Amino acid sequence: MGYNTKQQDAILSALKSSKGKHMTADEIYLKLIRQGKQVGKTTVYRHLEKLTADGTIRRYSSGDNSGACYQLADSHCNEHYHLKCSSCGKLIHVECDFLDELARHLMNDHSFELDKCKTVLYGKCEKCREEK
Amino acid sequence: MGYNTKQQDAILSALKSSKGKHMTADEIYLKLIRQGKQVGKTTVYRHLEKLTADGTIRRYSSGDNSGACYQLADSHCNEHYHLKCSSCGKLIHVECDFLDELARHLMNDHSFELDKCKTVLYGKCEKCREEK
DNA sequence: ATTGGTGCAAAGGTTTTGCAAAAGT
DNA sequence: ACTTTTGCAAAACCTTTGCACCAAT
Repeated sequence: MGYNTKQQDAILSALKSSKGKHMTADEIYLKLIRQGKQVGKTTVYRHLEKLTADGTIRRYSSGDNSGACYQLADSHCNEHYHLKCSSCGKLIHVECDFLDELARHLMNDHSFELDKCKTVLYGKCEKCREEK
Repeated sequence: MGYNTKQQDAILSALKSSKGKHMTADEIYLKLIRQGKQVGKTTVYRHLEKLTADGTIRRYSSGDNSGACYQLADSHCNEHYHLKCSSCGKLIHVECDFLDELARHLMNDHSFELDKCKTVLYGKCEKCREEK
C-alpha cells in the first residue's frame, strides 16, 4: 500500500524548500501551481493529513483564524522561538538557546513538558513599538 | 456606550459557571438555549469578541480544527504563566518570576515586548505525561 | 429620541467528502 | 487487472457581515 506520485513528492518538496518556516495548505497549493505543477487543493489537504499523522510534518494553528500551518518536523523549529506581533501580525522566528533554559525550567520546577513547536509568544515587535 | 443586556449577562454567566474549563462558542450557545434563554449564535460570537478584546476572557485555539475555545481570564494573569496542556486541555496558572526573565531577555536581545497575558505556553502536563 | 444590541439569513473562509476518471503497481 | 490516488464540485464547518428590528439609556 502506498504509491509514489508526483503530487506527493511536490508537496513534500514545497515544505522542504521553505526551510523551517511554516506554510498554510493554501500557500503550498499556490506555490506548486506557480511552479507549473499540477495539483489539486484536495490532494494537498489529504497529503498534509497523512504526513501529520505519520509525524513527518507538524501542524499548528496560526493563532488567528486564518487556517492551520504546517512545517517539517525535522526542521529547526525546536531551536527557535515563534514570536507573533499582535499589532502587525508578523510571525518572527528567533534562533536562541534561551528557549532551552525556559523548557528546562518548566520541566524541572513545574513538571511541564514544553512543546516548543506549538508555542507562540505574543507581544509587540520592534517596528510596531516604535510607531507608538 | 455599552448597554446592559440579558444576553450579555447570560454569556458571561455561562463562562463563569464553567470555572477553569474552556468552552467553544457553540457550547456556550447550546448551554444557554437548553437553559431556556433566548440568544442568537451571532450575539454569542460578538460578545466573545468584545470580552476577549477587553481581557475579560481568553481565547485559545483548540489544537485540532474544531473551533476556538474561550475561558474566563483571571485578574492576576499578568503575574503568572499560562500553561496549556495539549492533551487534556487543562489551563495551568503558574506563579513564577522566571517569566520576567524571559520577558527581559526578549526585550534586551530581540527587541520584542512580550505580552504576558496573551501568551500561552503549550505542552504536556504532568498527568498526561505519566499516562504514556 | 437616540444609540447600541439583537438575530436572522447570507456570505466568507478553511477543510472534508462523494465519486468518476486517471495513474501507479 | 487491481488498487490507490487524484481532483472537481459540493457539502460541512466555524465565523463574520448586512440589515431591519428591538431594547436600553
